[in-house]
Amino acid sequence: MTPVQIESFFARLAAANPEPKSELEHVNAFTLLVAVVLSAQATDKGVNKATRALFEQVTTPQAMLELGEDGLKEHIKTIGLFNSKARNVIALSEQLVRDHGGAVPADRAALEALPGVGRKTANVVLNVAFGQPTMAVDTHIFRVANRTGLAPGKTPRAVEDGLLKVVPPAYLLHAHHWLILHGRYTCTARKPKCDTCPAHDLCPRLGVAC
DNA sequence: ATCCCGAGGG
DNA sequence: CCCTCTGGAT
Repeated sequence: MTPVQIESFFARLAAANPEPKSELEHVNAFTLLVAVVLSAQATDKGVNKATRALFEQVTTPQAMLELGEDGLKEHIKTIGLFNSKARNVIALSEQLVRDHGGAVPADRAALEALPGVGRKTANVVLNVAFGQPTMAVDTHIFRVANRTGLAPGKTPRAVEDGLLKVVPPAYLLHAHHWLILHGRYTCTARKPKCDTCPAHDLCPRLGVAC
């Protein structure tokens, strides 16, 4: 896409969703961090169903440690990969209490040092909880960036770097959510809904698969 | 490259 | 049945 087309692409996604926000339910930075860790290879819907009751009781790392690993597993056993996620959330809570006074650090290195937290999760927390213009590349954004030609790349990191270069600065803070919503509801993995896509005419797949 | 690993949709 | 879902650690 040319710079003009990219500007147009984001303008349309923005018009379709003026106030985009995370669809992962959370009440503070800690619950956001937990929700994002739980969301790996899982749907936000499934995560929200499990965290609704969990976050009624637990909103701090200290409370998470009181609940304990077995108690946590009871809440999240309907989510895929729940054994390793439970272990990581407990270990991560211990580390927050020990090294950060129970607070979630607004720092990439400190976030990525937490068990179960990689670059993508750190980028979500930095963006949503701390308002930083990061680009968390998940399965949706990876697919949309490649399919549309917005920022082609073979790895999530390559796509992240490409997006940071081509996304107009004014759209950067919310670009993560616009792209993810577009991927989740319109530019879907299996059967993309090209007939209702607001950016249909900008897509290289026009005339090929749609 | 491989493991972890349940729910929902088509 | 098969594929997908806001990945990370080894």
